[in-house]
Amino acid sequence: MRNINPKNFTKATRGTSREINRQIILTLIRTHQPVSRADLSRLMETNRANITLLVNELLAEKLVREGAQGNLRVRGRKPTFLYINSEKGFAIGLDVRASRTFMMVTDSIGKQIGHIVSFPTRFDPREFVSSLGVQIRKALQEVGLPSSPASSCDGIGIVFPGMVDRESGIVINAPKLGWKQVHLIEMLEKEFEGTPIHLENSGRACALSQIWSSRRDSSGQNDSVFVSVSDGVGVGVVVNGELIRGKHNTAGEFGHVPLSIDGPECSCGAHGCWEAYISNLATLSRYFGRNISLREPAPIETLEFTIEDLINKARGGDSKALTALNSTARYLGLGLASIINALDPSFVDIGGEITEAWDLIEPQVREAVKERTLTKELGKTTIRIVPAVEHPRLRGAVALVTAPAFAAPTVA
Amino acid sequence: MRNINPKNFTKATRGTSREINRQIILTLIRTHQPVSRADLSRLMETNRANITLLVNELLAEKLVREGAQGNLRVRGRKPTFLYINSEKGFAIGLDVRASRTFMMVTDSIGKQIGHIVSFPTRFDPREFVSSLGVQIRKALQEVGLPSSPASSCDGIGIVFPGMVDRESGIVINAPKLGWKQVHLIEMLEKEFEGTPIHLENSGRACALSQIWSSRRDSSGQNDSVFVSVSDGVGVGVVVNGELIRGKHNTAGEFGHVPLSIDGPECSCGAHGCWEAYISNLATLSRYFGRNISLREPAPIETLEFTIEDLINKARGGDSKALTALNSTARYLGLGLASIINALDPSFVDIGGEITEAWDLIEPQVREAVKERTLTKELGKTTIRIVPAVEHPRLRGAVALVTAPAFAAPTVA
DNA sequence: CTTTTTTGTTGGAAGTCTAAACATACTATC
DNA sequence: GATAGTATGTTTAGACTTCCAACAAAAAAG
Repeated sequence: MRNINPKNFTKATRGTSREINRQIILTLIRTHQPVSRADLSRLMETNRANITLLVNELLAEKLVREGAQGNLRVRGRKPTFLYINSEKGFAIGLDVRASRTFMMVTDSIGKQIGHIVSFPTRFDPREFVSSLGVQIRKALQEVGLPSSPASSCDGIGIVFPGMVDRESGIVINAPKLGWKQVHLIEMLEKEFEGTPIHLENSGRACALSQIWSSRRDSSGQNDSVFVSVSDGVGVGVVVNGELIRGKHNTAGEFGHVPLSIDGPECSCGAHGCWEAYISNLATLSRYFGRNISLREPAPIETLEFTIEDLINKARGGDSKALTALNSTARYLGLGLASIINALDPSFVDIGGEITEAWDLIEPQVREAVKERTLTKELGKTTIRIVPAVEHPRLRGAVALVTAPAFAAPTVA
Repeated sequence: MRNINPKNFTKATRGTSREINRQIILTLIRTHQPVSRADLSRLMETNRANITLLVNELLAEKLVREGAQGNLRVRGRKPTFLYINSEKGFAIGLDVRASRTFMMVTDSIGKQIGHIVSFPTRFDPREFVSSLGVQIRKALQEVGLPSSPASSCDGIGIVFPGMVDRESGIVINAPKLGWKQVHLIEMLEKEFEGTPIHLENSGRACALSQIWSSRRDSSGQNDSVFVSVSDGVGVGVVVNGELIRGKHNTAGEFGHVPLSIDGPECSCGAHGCWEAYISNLATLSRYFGRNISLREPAPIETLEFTIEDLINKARGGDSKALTALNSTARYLGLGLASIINALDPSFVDIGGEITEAWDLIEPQVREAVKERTLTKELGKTTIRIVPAVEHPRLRGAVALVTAPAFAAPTVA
């Protein structure tokens, strides 16, 4: 039951119906390909005639291509399979992290081309931009694409570790890189003239990657939350199949909802944020038996000893490591319970290095979730792990570029 | 950028455009009446011809009526004003509270008819239902409406103090009334045969009242939060002009997000929930210098001494009362900051008895919000008071009945 | 009274979806 | 191998929309 905003609505025109059905067909081809016109008519419960017309338009625009004929073991004419014409363009995804930057090249529906490469992250904005230029051109050459990205590149999507405003393209604050109010998109647009640049933070980007993933299993439900546990805690909230971004493009900062307002100091300056309990640094600090304070610069041992090392120690039988992980697990679950109580999502996805230890921590997480959720049903909310090998941040970066072509038209 | 759910979408048919424009016109008449066809064509940036056709349909359905002619001080033919035909039917809103139940009768766009009446709330479900029958018939008689509500009543909307599942019509848990798993709608449908009954909790209902309020000022922005502070704390979240309800129809329980996981015990059984810090009972307990524990039955003094009394004491110079209020104010602000960080809404509305003391507590609330929000912009998020005289709960109850006629059609 | 301006209506053009008939291509079977 | 049967994809006519321009109606200004 959505209210129509009387100050900002979209009226229906002659072409509105066509536009809607066109996007539905694109979506169905994307999620069901290979698929025939007849299949589409059944999925949409409409007649084949209309499908033919719309598909012909998509073929003419080269958004869709016809492939081999299907070979069904039934009588009748063989269907001609349709595919998204993903060779039409390509997209570049970048995952900027404090230590290294990861990069992926994909076709126009986000399917990976070549290997994921990484290179050191430059802390100076100017150097950062020029090194990106070098690396992108190198990667394109390797996969045999035109090295001038302006040509057929649909866009560059960048996931940035910190607070960003995607509309203005400004990095508001990225403590790990020491950036404040850097107009990143402006600089990048000069470097890659004509190529659209998109910016997003990690939690929201991860949520995007799940919305737009082509795996069928995840595309059935419309309300979900992605929690990315890493150096910081990023959260992306999906409502009605749409990522919520908020008035200032900063929605999703559940990482700074407190567990205890008098708790340990957080990098944001406040006390007792969820992030201060479950970020990788918090877990490490717990292991080293020091006071957890994310405000101070990271002590030397946490630079050499990573969360992965800690997980390995725990697996090796180090009880101190296991205790540190278990504490994190409990706090993770308590925070998840808050999110579940607040939003009642269909499922929660969790990403980040901590997922490598999921087999060790799952019971504690679930117990804590059950403990603080208000109803039994809420306590049973599906919690899924998104392992690092799926590269949710990179896929989210790519989705910033590839998704708009498939998005529902705004109407009413 | 909304994803189309490939398992659950709505294709566009021949009539889709018409349906969309029809709802837009209804919305515009509702928010701008009196309004002429020519006005509508300008607001929608379309030609008058189309408006005429659609309006004629609405006139034939008696959803809209023509009124007096406008008398503009300009040349040209005078416009015929259009109005929502609000005399077509009527709606009944009920606000059930632990002590008394409040009732309002409205026309079909939610404009109040007659006075708001109240009567004692029966704790036994059967008595509750039959007393509702008596009271509703009495109220209808008084305002001169047909006393058999099945006739032209569009529906009955009920706001219930507790956890409800509006889809199944079950009161899951209402500690204040001692109800658990009561199938309220089933019982009421027997009493009021043929009349649609709607159930909702208080926080979400208040949010509805703001979405569907006909006041123009609030209808400009699409993302907001309503926080209702009373015996409990209810929250309704609006995203894209739509109340989010969640998978199990329980979304919005920010009241049980903790401020400190080791804090005072809450009525939900957990510790340190926001509700345990800011509910009326929490404020009263603080005043009486007792440990705040909402788990135990309310002590005698809080039954005789209400939050309104406390506010009056504070106004009268009682420093203990003022201190109690100030503590509540600070915790209120800290919790609001969490919501603002998490959702970045355009504005936050606050309702409940505590709003009577807004002039006393506003500075502390705003300071606490600024203290824990992540950016300056978030700290400046508009916070508005919805005074008790606006009866947000009752208006929300009514909106459950009246809003669907104006809602945007679901498409794609 | 005539001109100007605004409102509301009408008829047809253009663009949708829809339903039915039709052509095409393949399998199964005699 | 011919024929019947079946599924796919296309064409054509119909119904329903928005869109555009012209037109009638009504009121104020000159």
